[in-house]
Amino acid sequence: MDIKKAMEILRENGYKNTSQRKIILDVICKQKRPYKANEIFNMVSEATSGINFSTVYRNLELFLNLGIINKISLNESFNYYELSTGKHRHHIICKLCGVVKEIDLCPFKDMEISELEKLGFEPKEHKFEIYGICSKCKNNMIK
Amino acid sequence: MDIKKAMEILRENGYKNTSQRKIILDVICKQKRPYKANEIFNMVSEATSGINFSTVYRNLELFLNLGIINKISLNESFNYYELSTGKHRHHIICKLCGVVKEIDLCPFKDMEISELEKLGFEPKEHKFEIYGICSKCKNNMIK
DNA sequence: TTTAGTGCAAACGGTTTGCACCGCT
DNA sequence: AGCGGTGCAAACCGTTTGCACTAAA
Repeated sequence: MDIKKAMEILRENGYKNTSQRKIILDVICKQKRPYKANEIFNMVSEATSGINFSTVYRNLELFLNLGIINKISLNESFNYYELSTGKHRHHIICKLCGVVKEIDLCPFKDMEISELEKLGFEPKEHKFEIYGICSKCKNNMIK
Repeated sequence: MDIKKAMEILRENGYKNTSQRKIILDVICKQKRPYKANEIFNMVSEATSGINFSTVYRNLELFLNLGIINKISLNESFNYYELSTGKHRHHIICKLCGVVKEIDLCPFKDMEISELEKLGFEPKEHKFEIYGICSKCKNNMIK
């Protein structure tokens, strides 16, 4: 997923190509880790002026529905957003500095699916997150 | 963990043994699945009158700090609470009716831990949740 | 020109907090 | 008696919404 593809999805679905959307998408496409809504708002505000928080939220919601981005809820009172990559992702979260990083690991196996289906439960999605101490914080603790 | 053990933990840590705490603990000890704060509040209110939401929240927070209960945050704007069992737990959540159920399955393996440690990340806890359709909702769909 | 999108301000909903009173210990 | 706990009401904070104006198609 890149900004061109995202704009195409918007157009195909009859949504307008506004300057605000372009800037929000630009910020999201450049991100190296999942961002909070207010981080996205701040970065968007650096690029333009007068954009409103509700515009950011409304568009995050729209991008979410169109599958352009994913929403991640962790053990916190706010959500994170990241560019959709097709395959599902999992994250590690530092308990000290709060940084969120994507990992390749997925522990969900066919065996477990059949285990659940025995219970009559049909799994659709899953979430896997690991909380711990990142290398940066570990180094700071030693110093 | 049962109500006696919980009261003991409170006493040992110098907290008072109030009637409100007894009722909240009683509700939590009887629960068959994780409850939302407002579910706990409603059940507590049935048992007594005049109890305040802030008392429930303050005590949930306290019980959490003392390890009596666990807090579970899912993809929703509120949290769930369940009695602490020593071993960590995972959950399945129905995407239709929202019911939360505990499962025994844990997909986190030693192999994965060492994988993470290579990155310099020290895992402490993890979260694993499966979203899908429960048997009850599946049956309702067929009818 | 039409209709979706935006900015603004106010509302929302779960949670937290300040304060005076209450009731364990 | 002293101080932790409670009820109350208001604040908090991330998010959502109603409305009139703006701008993309």
